[in-house]
Amino acid sequence: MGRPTIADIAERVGVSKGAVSFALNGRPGVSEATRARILQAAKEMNWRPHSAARALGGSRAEAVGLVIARPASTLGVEPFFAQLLSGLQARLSAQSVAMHLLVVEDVEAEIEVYREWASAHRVDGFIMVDPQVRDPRIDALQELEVPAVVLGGPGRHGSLSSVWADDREAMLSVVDYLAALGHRRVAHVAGLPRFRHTQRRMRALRDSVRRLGLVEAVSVPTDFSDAEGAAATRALLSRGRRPTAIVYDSDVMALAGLGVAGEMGVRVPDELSIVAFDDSVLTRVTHPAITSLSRDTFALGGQVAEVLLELIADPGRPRDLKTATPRLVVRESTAPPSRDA
Amino acid sequence: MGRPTIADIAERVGVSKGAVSFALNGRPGVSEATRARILQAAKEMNWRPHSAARALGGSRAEAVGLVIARPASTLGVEPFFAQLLSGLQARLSAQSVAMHLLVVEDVEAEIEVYREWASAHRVDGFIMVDPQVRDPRIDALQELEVPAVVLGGPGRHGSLSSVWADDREAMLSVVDYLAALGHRRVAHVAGLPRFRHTQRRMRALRDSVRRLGLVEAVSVPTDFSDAEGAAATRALLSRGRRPTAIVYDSDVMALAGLGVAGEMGVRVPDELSIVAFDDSVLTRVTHPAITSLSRDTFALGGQVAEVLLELIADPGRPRDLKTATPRLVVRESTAPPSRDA
DNA sequence: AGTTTACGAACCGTGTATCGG
DNA sequence: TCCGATACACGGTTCGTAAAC
Repeated sequence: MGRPTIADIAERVGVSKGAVSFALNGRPGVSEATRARILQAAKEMNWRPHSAARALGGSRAEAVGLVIARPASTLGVEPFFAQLLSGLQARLSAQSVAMHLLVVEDVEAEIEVYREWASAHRVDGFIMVDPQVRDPRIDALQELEVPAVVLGGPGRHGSLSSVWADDREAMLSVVDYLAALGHRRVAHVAGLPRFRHTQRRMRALRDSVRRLGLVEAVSVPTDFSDAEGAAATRALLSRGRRPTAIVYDSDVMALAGLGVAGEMGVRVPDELSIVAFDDSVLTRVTHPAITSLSRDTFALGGQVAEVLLELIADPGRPRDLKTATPRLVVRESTAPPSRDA
Repeated sequence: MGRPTIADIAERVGVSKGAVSFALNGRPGVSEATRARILQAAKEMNWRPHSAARALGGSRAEAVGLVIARPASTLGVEPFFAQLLSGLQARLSAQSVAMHLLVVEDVEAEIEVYREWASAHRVDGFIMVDPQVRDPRIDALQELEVPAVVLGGPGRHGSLSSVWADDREAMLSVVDYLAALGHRRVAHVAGLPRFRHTQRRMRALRDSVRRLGLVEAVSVPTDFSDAEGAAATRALLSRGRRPTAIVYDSDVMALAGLGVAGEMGVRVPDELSIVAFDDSVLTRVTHPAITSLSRDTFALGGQVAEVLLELIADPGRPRDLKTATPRLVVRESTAPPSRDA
């Protein structure tokens, strides 16, 4: 005989399937004596629930879905994702909730996966990352009426829940710091312009120009790769009048930029200050170590998981959790601009 | 009405459920005309298969399971895991096979999850990592008669399949290189002794002593954390007669060791050579850059996925795939020992 | 008479074997 | 011989109902 079913237990104990189901789920409807006999038999027979059968009946799948529309190869490079995954796992596994993970080509494929997993009740909810301008995933998830948490904000995610950090505030703190050091020509090697958080950072920089009396404040969009980060840096440093400080939208790009500065004989921080959004071990082990906006990504993952689990347990009003604004950790890559720059 | 089922399609087209099932699965038993009408209706009604219902019938779950018995917090720190996950995803998502991921406390909990997922047919197969000495998971997976690939070898995994690299050969290449440089006192900051690959590396070092005429070759076990890596380094460098070279079982520990050497005023590579097992961006950005055993972990993940998918499609004899032996990439952290050392 | 206890059957959505036209 | 209908399996939950206390 294969794996035992509740029918097998029912037969052995001499009761009906229904009684076994009630007993195993701790629900009223059976006497304590019968319940004990059923539980005993289930234990002896090594019975385990069949989640597919349960899902068919409409109960919890005990899993959440994370679908990512990025090249799989970048996942291993960006410390951010690994940290986020760890944090999610730490919280989810505490309740034995698994994670259904899939990497897809683009946002349309991502939506299709949402539809499939939701209609098959494969997961109880979704985590959506990298919210974009006019993101079609928002509407899709709302239509599906499935619990979902968007990582990013504020706002613009309809009735979905969200967990977010204040990117604008973070960028302002960087620019304020650089201006206070005396920098007037600040460049920004940004990420993908279709991402909302990229837009927010670009706007924050632009908005600072007048307030801080900056002479120049240009944002160069990239695809987040170290290659484009290096290329953008090379272009910026080849200009007639160089920026005296560059802000990078990721630690990986900042690292690439630091390498380019070295190649071109531009001394950091004497001739060029470098700041990275997103902190990780990468920024700490370089020479000079890179001044970074630091946040606890592991904790962020935990918060996202927490909100999603709450939402699944009680799908009332949507949640909106603002997490701590990344704070600037000053290391060795920033200094006042040199006199002749 | 909620999501459409094959019964709804059957009603609309005016055929039986069975006919719809055959048509949607491209199986003989319906005329081409009927099939076309059914497919058309399914498309119009936006029908999607219900994986739970299928799983109940015993067909594919279109997912594989990865259960990891490590603290969740280490996943984000070890570049190895992120790279491996990326590689797995790259291969799996090409066939729209999802991954069921869960982090657990210990190996016993891991086995329990295997039992649950297998009996509920939640996944079609498993990937098992970190094989240990007398690993109870091997027996458990064999009993379950479910496709499974062990990452690590050679041998000792019964009827399960495996994908592995030659750890012994790799360690020998490191020791040979150090000996050729003139080192005679070599230390090894190892990982968890219960891991088979740790054991293999320790043995390989021990076996080299006579052959290469080493004066000293000690392995210090750790838990793979940067803290214990640092502590082990501190202990080794505090001895009367220091080792002139240290081999670390991970890049994270090598980094920690490099930091300790700096603190203690031990110059690398003049007074101490450092080599890391496992290469990543970490080893390239330090000063000095760390000589490492490099392998393509992303590709490794792809190979593991490939073998598992094959095994699921055709569960015949177990596979055993030896991957390329990690090759030594010499950077700036190794040099001949100084005269007075 | 009211409450506790348990039975039997229907149901969830899909796949497949049997059988009839 | 082909096409399609009917019926049941898969494992667990739920509901109406009836019997026992």
